[in-house]
Amino acid sequence: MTNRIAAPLLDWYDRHHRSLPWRVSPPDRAHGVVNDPYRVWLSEIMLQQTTVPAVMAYFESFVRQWPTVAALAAAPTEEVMKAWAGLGYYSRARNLKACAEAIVRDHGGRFPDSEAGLRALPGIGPYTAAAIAAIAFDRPAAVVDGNIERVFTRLFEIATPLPAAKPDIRRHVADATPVTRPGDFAQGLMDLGTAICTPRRPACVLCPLATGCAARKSGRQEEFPVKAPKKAKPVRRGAAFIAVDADGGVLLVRRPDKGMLGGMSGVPTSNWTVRGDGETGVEAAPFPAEWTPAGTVSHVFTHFELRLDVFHADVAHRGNHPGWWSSPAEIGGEALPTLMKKAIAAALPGAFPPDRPASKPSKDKP
DNA sequence: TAATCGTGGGT
DNA sequence: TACCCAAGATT
Repeated sequence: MTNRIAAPLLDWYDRHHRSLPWRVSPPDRAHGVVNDPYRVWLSEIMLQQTTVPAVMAYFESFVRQWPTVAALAAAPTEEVMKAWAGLGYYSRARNLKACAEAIVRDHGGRFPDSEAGLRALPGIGPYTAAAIAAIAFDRPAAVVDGNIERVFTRLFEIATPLPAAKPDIRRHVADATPVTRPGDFAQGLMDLGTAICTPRRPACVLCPLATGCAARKSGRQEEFPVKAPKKAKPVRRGAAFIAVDADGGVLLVRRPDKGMLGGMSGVPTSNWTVRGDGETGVEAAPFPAEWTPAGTVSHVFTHFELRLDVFHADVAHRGNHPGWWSSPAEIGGEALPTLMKKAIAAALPGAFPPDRPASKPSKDKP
């Protein structure tokens, strides 16, 4: 029997679920449509700390290029990094490729159907293992993401700050998870967290769980979840070097797998240090040239803010440097993180033409 | 446990 | 503007 959380939640989900490219909606499943573990896995990796609108185009692009896990496993890593460029948290892309290879190599091309089996794969942690087990394999796993943490800390007025409250939250979620439709239960909670039980100004009057919600009862719903205080972001500085050859090609290098923007492409840069005491300048250039200042690019990462001084130089002859020269026709398809595109655009406006859908509404003021 | 690891959108 | 936030994993 389903409890007093799952029953109203599933009823709400049947009526208000979102339609998403990686999701088999309740009516479709009633007609026998089955979840593809590959699509569930791919979407879950992309959705880690990333919004649904940001994921949409990337998901479509990936499944078009690589329709199966075997196809992804066989793909050149460089192509995967190019396809991931701009989505952020690039270790996800490296682990995605490693996971696909492991599934082909160690699991006969089939995803493990248990939480423990999934958890052992690269890039799959507690949340993702539970989500895939529940959504793709109908296992009653306790799925706990940021949405569900918010919903449950409110339902039970869990006042312990995150992340210390996680074990307590997980117990409550495990208790509430139904044996039937565990995947819809998890997805329903996430839809609820997105549409109703929002971080600010939750729409409690529309919530199917309102009558059983402790925080709603006391009017303190916006006080949950309690979170540990955040640390201040230090400012780091560095220099970036845009070398342009006679054909307009830009010198790019591949960044090491470890560290910021690992495994991605970029222009040569200095180290990014907390203090730019006049040392992080032209002396870090990849080779001697007439390096001309081309402005400063500011970029905010998760735990620091970066100010990159951009230098530009036109070179008559390609020297023997590490890296490669990317032509104007090629550079749009390179595995360049947003920061690197900003730096290049500072020296070469127009290097990345914005594709402008004619129907896109303008945010410009009249 | 705490730090590391991107980006874009909302308020 | 300056935060806050998003279907977290790894070390």
